[in-house]
Amino acid sequence: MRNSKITLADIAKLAGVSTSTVSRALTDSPQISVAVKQRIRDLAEAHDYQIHVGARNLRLRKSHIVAVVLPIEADDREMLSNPFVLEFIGAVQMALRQFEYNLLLLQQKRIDPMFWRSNLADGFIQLGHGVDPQILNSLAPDIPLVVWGPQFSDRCYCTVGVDNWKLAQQAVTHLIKLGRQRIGVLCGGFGKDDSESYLRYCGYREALNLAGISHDPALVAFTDFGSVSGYRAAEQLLSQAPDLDAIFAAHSDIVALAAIEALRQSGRTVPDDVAVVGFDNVSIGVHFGMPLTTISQEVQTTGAQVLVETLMKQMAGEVTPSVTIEGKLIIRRSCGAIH
Amino acid sequence: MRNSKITLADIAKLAGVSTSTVSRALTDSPQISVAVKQRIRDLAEAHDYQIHVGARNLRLRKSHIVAVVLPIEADDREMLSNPFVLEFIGAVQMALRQFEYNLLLLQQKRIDPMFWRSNLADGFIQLGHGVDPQILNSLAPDIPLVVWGPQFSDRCYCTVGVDNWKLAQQAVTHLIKLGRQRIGVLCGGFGKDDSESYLRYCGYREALNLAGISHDPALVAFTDFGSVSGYRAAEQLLSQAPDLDAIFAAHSDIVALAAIEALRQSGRTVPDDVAVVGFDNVSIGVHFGMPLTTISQEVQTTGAQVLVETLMKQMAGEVTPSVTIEGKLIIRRSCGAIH
DNA sequence: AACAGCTTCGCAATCGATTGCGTCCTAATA
DNA sequence: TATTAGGACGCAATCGATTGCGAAGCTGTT
Repeated sequence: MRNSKITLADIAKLAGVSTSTVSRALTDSPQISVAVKQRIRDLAEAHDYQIHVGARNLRLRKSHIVAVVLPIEADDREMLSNPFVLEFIGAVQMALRQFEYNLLLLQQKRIDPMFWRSNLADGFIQLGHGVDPQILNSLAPDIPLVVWGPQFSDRCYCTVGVDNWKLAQQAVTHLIKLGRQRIGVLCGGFGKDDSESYLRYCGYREALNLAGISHDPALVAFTDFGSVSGYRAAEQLLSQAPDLDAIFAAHSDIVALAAIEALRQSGRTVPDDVAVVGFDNVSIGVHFGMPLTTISQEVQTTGAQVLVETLMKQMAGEVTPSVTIEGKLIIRRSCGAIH
Repeated sequence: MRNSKITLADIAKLAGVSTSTVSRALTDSPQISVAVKQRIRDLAEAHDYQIHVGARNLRLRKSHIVAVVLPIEADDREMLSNPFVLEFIGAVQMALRQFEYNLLLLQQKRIDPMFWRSNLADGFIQLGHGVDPQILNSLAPDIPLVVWGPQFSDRCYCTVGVDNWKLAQQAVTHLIKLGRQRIGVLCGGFGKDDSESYLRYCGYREALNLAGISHDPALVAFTDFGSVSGYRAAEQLLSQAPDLDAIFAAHSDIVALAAIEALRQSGRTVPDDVAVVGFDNVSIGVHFGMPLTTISQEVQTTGAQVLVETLMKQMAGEVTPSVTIEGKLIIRRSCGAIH
């Protein structure tokens, strides 16, 4: 019976009351007597009545939907093969559920006016700063928006994310303490000196500086999130600096795993010859052959939770400051001590 | 100016016409003169007018949203660490875009009445048959619903998916043709003799039969989608049947990769000692160390497209038959010929 | 008995768009 | 000139819920 949509008015007719009364009864308004309230509820139950969310949304002027935007970068088709993204989406979804919000997945270059001006979504979460952060700058005053990523001084929108610089520094410092001296780094492209990748690179450089180790450009290679590119970058690193004794895959765990692959192909062992550290702590890295030392952004725990709570505050009208999530270094076998 | 929501009525006032006219002008109705039409459009453009999707949805009685349901199984937290799932979502999203539909991501045990009776979504796509297929059976007559997965005779809902049996048989036959005789198989749990996993197992058995190879229970082990479980299952397989010369990771590419890991740890080489075949053709499997021979469900190409087209037909009122997608065996290095 | 004060519920406007039908105006035809 | 056909647009109902305000009905007090 696809056509048998029961409305609130139908229930009202059945109960012999007005729609106002039914509406109030179902929302547990105090101005309805318990008797009537119960009768209406039973009736609604008996007829499998479900409220029409669209109609209520229109009246209440909100949709109870949060859009998660995955910005599609120019030539980047790997966004969707990044396990971190999936785990991120899952974590956000879980967090949203607590507030009875649903998740609309948007995969586009930038936030479409269509979406934010037609209250199809009450708020927006963007994963990363996207191709054109200036758009976010202009949108931020108008719509509830939180970006997952680092904060930059020239951005007026709210961000939630870890301190990439500090965590990277921490990871590299750990490698140095283990006795590693020739530490390679695999970065993503530096957008405009302000990408997450650049921050991590800075952390890498600082750790070296503090330890008095001089910087060698041969120890740097670039890659994107994926394993293909990661593997190639690792090979490049090995040819540029065959004597390296550690690799910090600053861009992702996938890159770290690809690097481990490349190291093995080259006849090196991990962690004895070369220690490897990744970034993101994706679940696939935990048990995939070599348990991976990595940096957790704590998305599953505090990250998504804070992200969503911040967005909720914005939707309630608050102006929210950016938040820095406490990430942490997780030490596993891929970076054992030198024997 | 968060409060400056411009409505159709505002545009009407500005243009000195009725809301009907504005509405018709913006939808390019033939009953409005070109002059007025153009004037209204310019006005709308100038004032950054965006239609209120919620209001239109209410009036037109549809939401232009399709819900994708990822059923959460009892103790399965690995759904979200399965790259296949992410790629599936991405592909569906792309296909939906062509029809100007958006994707609402639902992660729950089963389809909540709340969602399908309140036309928050016009249609549903479920990934797999879920924990309780009977619920789908009862829902199917009432709501547009397509399930990604194999079809079973006792299900009255519409499915789109590959012929798991045939493809598995094809893969194993290929291994046999390469000279492999002791072929292990890694399956998922058999739900009620009707899971995808069981079908693939049947294909495996049939291929052996046709080749006159007798079945050895020691060559079977069970696992879930993830790498942890996959690794363990592969180890188990190796201890049960140390002489195996091939592994068909029927459950997922991730399991296949984990198996390769396990094989290496045990000192075997791939593909020389043991050939490996996976399932799903996820992008991570293509270049991850050992290029993986695998079975593609063609989700990125025809799969999601047919899935969405089928759902669209249902939403248009058609009764759609289930569709079998042509999958294919993709041969890469992990299953080279014996030397 | 009359009036005040509650509790309980209905009326009708409202959210923002769509659309069947009616109306007005212009131009063509008899 | 009277009539009519048809093009262009407005009126008002409608989608399904929410809610301020007003109107009952009831109890209790003097």
